[in-house]
Amino acid sequence: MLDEAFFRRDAVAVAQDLLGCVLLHGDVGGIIVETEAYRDDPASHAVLRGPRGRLMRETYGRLYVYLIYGMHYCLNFTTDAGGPGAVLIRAVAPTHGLDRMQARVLRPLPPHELARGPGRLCRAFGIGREHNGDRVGDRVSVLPRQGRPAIATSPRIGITKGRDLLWRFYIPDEPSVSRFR
DNA sequence: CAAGTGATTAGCT
DNA sequence: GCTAATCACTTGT
Repeated sequence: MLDEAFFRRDAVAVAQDLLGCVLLHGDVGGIIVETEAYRDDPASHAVLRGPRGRLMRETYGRLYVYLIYGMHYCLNFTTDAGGPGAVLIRAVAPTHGLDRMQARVLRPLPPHELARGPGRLCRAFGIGREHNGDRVGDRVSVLPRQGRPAIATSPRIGITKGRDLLWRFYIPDEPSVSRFR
């Protein structure tokens, strides 16, 4: 299982190294296929003065879970390389507990869509605000990958500032990767 | 393409 | 204290 030392690095490196790892929560799990890095950049929540920004600035190896647009949760892991950092988990290819995921999502979905996109991922995995601040490994854990997957790069999705940075990473030709807009 | 949804935050008073 | 703006998304038309 990945420990805190793994996350005590730059968010961009962690984002790339999480691809191919297995995300686990209880009896559901899958392979991480899409991530985004955030650190001290215009789109980062590190600038927020409240508890959300503080988690990014002052911790590593913790879950940062927040509600977005009033209805979706997003899962991040905090990182640290001497500055603020977090990695958004955008998509997972389900491997375990698919029936459990089906039961949690709003409507029937093909397996590769169950955890495609950050909001759906949290819903399928049963991750919400109660997990915010958890240490990785408490309830949600990550298993190391075997081998090194191919990695593709793009701008991050859904942001208005910081579009020049190529900090989205994904495994090419993976059907569980969200559609590029 | 537009609506839906509510917590968080900054910027006032 | 209060208010308004913002928001790392998904779904259905």
